[in-house]
Amino acid sequence: MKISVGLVDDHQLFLKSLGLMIENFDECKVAVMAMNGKDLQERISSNDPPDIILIDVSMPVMDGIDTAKWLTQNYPFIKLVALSMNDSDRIIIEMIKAGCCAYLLKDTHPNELEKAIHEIYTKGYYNSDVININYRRLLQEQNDPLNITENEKLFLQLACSDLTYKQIGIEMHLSERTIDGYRENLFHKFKVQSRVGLVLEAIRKNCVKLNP
Amino acid sequence: MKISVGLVDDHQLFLKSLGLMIENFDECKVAVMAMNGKDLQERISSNDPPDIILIDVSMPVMDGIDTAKWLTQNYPFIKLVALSMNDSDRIIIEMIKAGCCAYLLKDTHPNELEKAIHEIYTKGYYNSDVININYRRLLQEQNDPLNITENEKLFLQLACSDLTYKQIGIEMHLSERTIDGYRENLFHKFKVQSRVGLVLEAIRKNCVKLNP
DNA sequence: TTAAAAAACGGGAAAATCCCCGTATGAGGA
DNA sequence: TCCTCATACGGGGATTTTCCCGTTTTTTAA
Repeated sequence: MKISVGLVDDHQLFLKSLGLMIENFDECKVAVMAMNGKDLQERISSNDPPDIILIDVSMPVMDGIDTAKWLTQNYPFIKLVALSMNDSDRIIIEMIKAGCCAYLLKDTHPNELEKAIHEIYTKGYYNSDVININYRRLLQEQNDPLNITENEKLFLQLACSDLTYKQIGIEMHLSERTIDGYRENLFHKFKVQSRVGLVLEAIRKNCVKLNP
Repeated sequence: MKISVGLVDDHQLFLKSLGLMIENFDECKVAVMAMNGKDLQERISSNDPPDIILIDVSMPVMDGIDTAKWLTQNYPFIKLVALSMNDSDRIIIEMIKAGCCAYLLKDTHPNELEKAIHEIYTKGYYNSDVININYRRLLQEQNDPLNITENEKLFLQLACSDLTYKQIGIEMHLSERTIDGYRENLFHKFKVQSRVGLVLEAIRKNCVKLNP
């Protein structure tokens, strides 16, 4: 009996060719391929779910974290593997928290992928060496969470623009003083001392989305 | 005689599996695979170069643009295809300028890739519909270059920080007034009206590098 | 229910930003 | 040679940001 593998990735070329590669692994067969979490929900069959699902982190419609969470909820026996290009960011931790038992980079060697799938299937876990480097920093960030309010988050998004604080206040239907409070709180949380510093830090930490 | 294809991509999983897929295309064979431009320079054989090379845009060591330029210089008969995930940015134009005759997204369908390779081999070009949408804007940006001074560039980099203009002036050994002039010029060039707007636009246009 | 915590709000002031006004200097072209 | 243009610089003032000092209202917890 082969290991049944599922794939979720928004890049068709990668999805299809990775599927082809995994089909070529002796022990594996591809059970389901999906473009994103939403797509997976429709394609996954409840009476014959795959053993392992590889999930890309960054996807439109329904991203890796939400997909992993949904799978842990609805298919707790499926082993989840996060697949990503950027080893940076505490997104790794988010994915682990969402139920992934491994985190692989897209530039790992095919052999390592095969080994990882095998180990996860037999032992239930796999640790890639590459990741461990940043582990301490990641856990540290995790222990010291930013803890940003919903309103602060909205303010942060609006602060990443040409708008003045007064305009942001009007936009959020709040007094300029309240906005002032948000600013001050975020300055402390991000350890910065100017709006520019705040914006830069928010971008680095992926707290805001830049519209092109 | 099969079409000989070369691949350049820093993500091993993608590189290897895409290679596998292209080998499966009836008309194609994979002649060379490389992790980046530097790697390609060493692997490419001058007596039997491939017909077509697919180049990923974002790579470490030697990126897609430099790789394409080098290939157009040294192997002008090889057809180049840019391969990328983000259709945004005028990087597309840069790649075309560097000698690419097509620009494909990583989420195109395998069939379209096969079709593209075939058309490029027979006709010498291929136009994906997806790209044409932004063409006008891209060309317009190209016609209206930003034309940023060396000093303005340095100022821009320093403006992306917690530093005040006064501190930036000291850092650059220039008067605060002069800095003021740089600011004003860049505000016009970037069509913004605040330092935050300037910083955001500079990040969008890849004029500055964010240190993590 | 009541005390404590937090969120929202306000006045005021120093600092920084933004945007005018101008002058001086040096390089390059008519 | 003189003129233009780009660059560096300065004064000054309106606006915004930043950071104090508070009070009132709402939420939370005991």
